[in-house]
Amino acid sequence: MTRSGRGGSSSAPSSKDVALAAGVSQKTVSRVFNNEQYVSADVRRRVLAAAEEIGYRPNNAARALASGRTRSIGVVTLGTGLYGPASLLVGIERAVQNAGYALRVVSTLEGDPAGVAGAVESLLEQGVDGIVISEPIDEGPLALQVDVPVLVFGAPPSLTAPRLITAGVVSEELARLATDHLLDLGHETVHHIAGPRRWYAARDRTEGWRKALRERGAVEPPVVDGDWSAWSGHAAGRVLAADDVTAVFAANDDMAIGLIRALLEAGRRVPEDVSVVGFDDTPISAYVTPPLTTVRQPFDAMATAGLRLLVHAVEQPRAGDLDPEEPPLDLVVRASTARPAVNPG
Amino acid sequence: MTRSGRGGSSSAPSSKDVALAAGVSQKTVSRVFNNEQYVSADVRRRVLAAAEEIGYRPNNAARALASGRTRSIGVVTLGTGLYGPASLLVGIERAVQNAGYALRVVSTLEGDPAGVAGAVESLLEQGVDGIVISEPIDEGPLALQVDVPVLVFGAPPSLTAPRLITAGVVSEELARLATDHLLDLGHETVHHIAGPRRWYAARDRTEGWRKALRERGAVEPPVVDGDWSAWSGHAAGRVLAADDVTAVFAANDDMAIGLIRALLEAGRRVPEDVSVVGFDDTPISAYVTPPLTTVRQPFDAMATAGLRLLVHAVEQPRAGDLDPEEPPLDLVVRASTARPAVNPG
DNA sequence: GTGAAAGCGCTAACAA
DNA sequence: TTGTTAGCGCTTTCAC
Repeated sequence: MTRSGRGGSSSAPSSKDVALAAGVSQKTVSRVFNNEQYVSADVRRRVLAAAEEIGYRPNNAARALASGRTRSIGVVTLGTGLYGPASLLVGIERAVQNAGYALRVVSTLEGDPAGVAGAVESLLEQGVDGIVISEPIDEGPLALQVDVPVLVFGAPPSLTAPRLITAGVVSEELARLATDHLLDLGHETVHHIAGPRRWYAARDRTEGWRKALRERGAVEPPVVDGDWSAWSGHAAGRVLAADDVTAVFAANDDMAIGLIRALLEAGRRVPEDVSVVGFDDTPISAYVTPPLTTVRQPFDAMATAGLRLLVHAVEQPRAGDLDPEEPPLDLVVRASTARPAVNPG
Repeated sequence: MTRSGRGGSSSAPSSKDVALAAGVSQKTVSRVFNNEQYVSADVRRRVLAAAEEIGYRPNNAARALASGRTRSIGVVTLGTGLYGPASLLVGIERAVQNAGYALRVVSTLEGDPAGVAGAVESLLEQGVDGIVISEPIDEGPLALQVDVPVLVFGAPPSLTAPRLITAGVVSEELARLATDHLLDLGHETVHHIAGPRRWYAARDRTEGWRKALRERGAVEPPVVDGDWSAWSGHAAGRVLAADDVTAVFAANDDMAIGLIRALLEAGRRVPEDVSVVGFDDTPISAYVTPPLTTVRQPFDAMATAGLRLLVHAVEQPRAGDLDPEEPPLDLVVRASTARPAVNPG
């Protein structure tokens, strides 16, 4: 018995087996499974029937090796359940599948500087056609030497790559919206609880807040630092409650919720004494007490728009870039904001 | 110029190129990159240097094709940002990477019955070594014909596969803990807001609640249905507020938060008039008003334990199954539960 | 310790 | 419309 023979039941059926069963050449089987043209309806039917019969499943590794393409997209993501990153990842998953690609995920750990570079390296070994960097943190400049297109969200200042594509809202705009809302209500100024500065989304939000303040000539109070957690919002709230703040913009909803709790504990009412705006519009924001005014990031739209660009770059490498779409910006006004109490005096 | 020649800068360097540069055979390069033994330290060093020099990266597709293994794990997940599924996915990501495997993700859409089967099929085409089904919904029996090991969490009743591995907490236990806590406080009975019945975790929780009630001989009030959202908890709360309930166990924290809001709106105080227990211990649960008593699912421990089992099954197919570990169960008592008000009469 | 040869299952290029 | 041939970059087997 020769080694090449094959046939028994030991290993998975190959296109050769299908060819044999259908009485056609192996190449024809390949044609059918790639939906190429120039296959007669009859042959196609026979091949499909034979494949079904013997339980054939195309082997993607072989396909990738022969064609040099994998029809897969790799995503680098921060391994966290935080609402923002997690929601964006869900959107990316869907968008990738809708585009007909498989998804490979590598997650990084916060605080690992080599993380993103290493993750990209590992995706490259796996052989992806394109890379999505959904990594909200930048620790120093990172120059990627990659020959596949790379998509990033927001505006990471320190990332460079030969074929870099950018998509998504700059948080800055949303932060301005939030701040302007408070200013419009009549507050003299707005305090700010920021996210960690390593996160560029956090920096963008702070920047948006700052610009909104400056445009109105409002005084710019010192930034209070948070770490996205409700706990840190609560800590920030204890500090702010001692002050005579009337309006606070928190860089995410969780911190806003922690903040509100701290204000309550300090005897300050929301929104009567202090107005609070969050950021994200998490699913429970409408149901906390008081229901939270917040801004919404269009994660799904960002993912869809971004992937459209990326897939275009993958499939038409020489064509110019597509026009980026502007996702919609949304301020959701609920009960945590109100006009300031009339100043005595 | 022959076609085979290769060398220029057109395509990525292969192990052959490394071999050439290092003055060894291609097979030796392979040995070095697979950490095989019988390679002299000197040769190893030379190969590594040459690889570094020319920027060599092993090609996984070729590896997979030749070896039949991909060192990758596929996960089927529900495409949702819900805290439970999303947290479990994060845990799986980390556990898969720690085990030295790559991760391929296919997400399903809620309400798509062919979803899981199709997702598994697609993972099989991609050639994964093992599959994790982190899919909380079961729509009818599903018999998987798969020759790789399959890991599921919880106890999905309707899934069968030749090499099925189960891991993780049965929500039931946690639900009993929550219900018992309320009963222990002196409440005569406990109402229940359930998750969608398609989710087996929801059914498990309802079952745990029911058993706890029965064991104490408490009357079993009708279940109120929810859909995990704070909105549905709020709707349920409007119904329950009209009743004379004193204790409610909600199948997740979001619904508990919606419930509390509805109770507040109806003029019922929490916990003075009504005690509420949630499920999940989401990051904000400690900071809502009142801070929520809830039970915590050990997602990371579940993922780690499950993956240990799965990887074992992948790598030692003939060895017996490992003993499953029992993850710790946690009830977090905060301020949303208290003894019932003394009954007038 | 190291190398040569074959072949994994598919696609690409060309021929018929 | 279909088939033939080569070869993708690696691992496997066996020889040295």
